[in-house]
This record gives sequence, structure tokens and C-alpha cells, in this order.
Amino acid sequence: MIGWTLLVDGVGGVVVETEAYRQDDPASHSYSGMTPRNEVMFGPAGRFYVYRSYGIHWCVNIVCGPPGEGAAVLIRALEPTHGIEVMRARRGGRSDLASGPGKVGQALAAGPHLNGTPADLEPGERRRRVVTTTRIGITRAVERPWRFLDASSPEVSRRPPVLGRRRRTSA
DNA sequence: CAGTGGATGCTCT
DNA sequence: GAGCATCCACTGT
Repeated sequence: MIGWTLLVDGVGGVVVETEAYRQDDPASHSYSGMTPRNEVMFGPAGRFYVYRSYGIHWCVNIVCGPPGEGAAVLIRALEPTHGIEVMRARRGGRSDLASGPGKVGQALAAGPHLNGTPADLEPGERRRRVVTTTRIGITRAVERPWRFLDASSPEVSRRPPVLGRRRRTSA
């Protein structure tokens, strides 16, 4: 999905960072089976799974796999291409429009109304170099390398450890 | 630039 | 009642 374009009401951009979650995954919302919150994860692929994070943010996922799979991909960052001014306004005038899951939710004006609806997702044109790292901000199954990102994009939430900024050493 | 803590509400134990 | 798939402001180097 890296390089694909994701839009909500014509606003959005190119997916440059994702994380994968599936049912046999202690870090996944679907790990303990179907609940009212995660039931969309067990439905058809290509729909939005939207949940509230830390009581404040709305995080946007795309359901994956056959029905019953309980798998989804968290959209962690977008490279803004469509409706940039709209997203800037939604982000309170900031310039980091969608470089993080909470920011993506804000830029797309995501909310419960989106949950379970089909995602507007189109394949990308140019080929991108995809790097994998471990996932971010979780406490369980931290070792699974299921974060995917376009290393050349400046819009990602955090640079991969290896390719990241060189650490300054004092002489 | 790195580290810390507050905001805030829902889900599940 | 604890724990979160987070962000931002603020602090100290």
C-alpha cells in the first residue's frame, strides 16, 4: 500500500508509512476476538477501520485479507497531494499535515462516521523503496518488523533507526 | 535535539 | 480502574 493514494472526500495523499496488525498478533485490536469496536476488522477488505486513540485522536486503518481474518493496516503517514489547504486548516495551520497516525486522522477529518465504509484507495504510479522496521508506540509483540515506510519521504513519523540522522558524537 | 508529562475517553478486566 | 496502535508544549542540554 506504500505509494498508493488514499482520499477521503477528495482530500488526502500518498501513503508513505503503514503498520500491519493481524489476529494472531498480541498488539492487534483483533487479538482477543471480535468486539463491538473491532468488528469491522473481521469484515471485507478495503474498508476503513477507525478507532479513537488516547481519548483524543482518530486512527485510520484499512481492513485486509478475507472476511474473518481480523487484519488491518494502520495508516501512519501520508504525503499530502489533494486538498492541502483543507488539511492545513484542519491541522490548525501547522505544516506537518499527516506525519503520524493522529495527524492523518485529523487531516482526513476521520471519525466514527468513516468506520466500515469503503476506502478510496488507488495504486501509485512510481515505484518506491520500501523499508521495514519494528512498530512504534506499542508494548506487545514489539519485535515484529511490520512497519513499512518509504524511506525517501520526509513525511514519515520517525526515520528508521539505521537510516536515521547520524548521532552527534562529542569528539 | 532529547526527554517528560498532560490531555482525554473508550475498551476490557 | 488500568491501559492504551498519540500529539504537543515545555524543559534542559
